[in-house]
Amino acid sequence: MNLDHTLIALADPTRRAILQRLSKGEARVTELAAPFDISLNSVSKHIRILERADLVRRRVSGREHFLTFNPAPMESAAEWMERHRIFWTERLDALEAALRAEDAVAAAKEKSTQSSSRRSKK
Amino acid sequence: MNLDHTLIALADPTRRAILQRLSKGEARVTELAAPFDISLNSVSKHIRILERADLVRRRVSGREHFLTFNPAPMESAAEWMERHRIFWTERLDALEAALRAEDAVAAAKEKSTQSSSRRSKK
DNA sequence: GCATTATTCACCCAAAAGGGTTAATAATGC
DNA sequence: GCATTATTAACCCTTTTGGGTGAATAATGC
Repeated sequence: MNLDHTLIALADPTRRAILQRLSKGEARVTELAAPFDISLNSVSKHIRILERADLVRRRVSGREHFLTFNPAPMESAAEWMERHRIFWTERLDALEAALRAEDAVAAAKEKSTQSSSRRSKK
Repeated sequence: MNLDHTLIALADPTRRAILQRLSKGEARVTELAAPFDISLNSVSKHIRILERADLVRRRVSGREHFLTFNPAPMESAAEWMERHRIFWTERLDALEAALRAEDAVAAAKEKSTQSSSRRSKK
């Protein structure tokens, strides 16, 4: 799985609409292009980007190319995103807590020494 | 929240590395650029794309610009992705089940009439 | 004031994305 | 065979992205 390819493929409304259509079942290129006001060629290019991300698979039968939706890369991407969101947020929270602890120490010192060294919010 | 902006911002290894760095605490542009072998200007542009997605916030203090990581858009994007993955996969599963049910009916008919109309796998 | 430092702004450039049109190919129906 | 249809391939064009350089701005330290 290539995260770059998956996210790039999903970061376009036309391509998301194509995936939505494919979630209702396989379709040919012509059928996918019908609801959009863009050329078949353009749709074909979008499909190639979706194929590069393995979000769409192609089954050729005679002159017809049937496209199907493959949810696996979305699962990987969603998992990556949630995992990193949690990890990064926790690191931020830990940092925040550490700073608050420092402040508490500083406040205690200030109380005992009457100095004014506490960090200001500015 | 703009899903396009969030996904585009996250679909680049340099920008993900910048976010990873920021999850360890706020940093200035120069500090963010240091580990990368690209110009300050280039880093500044990546930061703008991250800001457009609201994944990064800027706090200006004198001549220094401090950047901080904002996890909220990642949460929205992860939620969108997981929700749609589940919805789309369920639709595919329902379709699959419907086709299987059709097959079962066809098989039953075949058994009673000895015709050969069952869908073939090809 | 004046030099230094941090950052952006204004350009230039190459590659990719997203759109188009027009051929070429490949399978179907006769 | 021959016309039709589905799809891709081969181009062109414009915009965006991701990189660069060099000048301009803005704050700091003296």
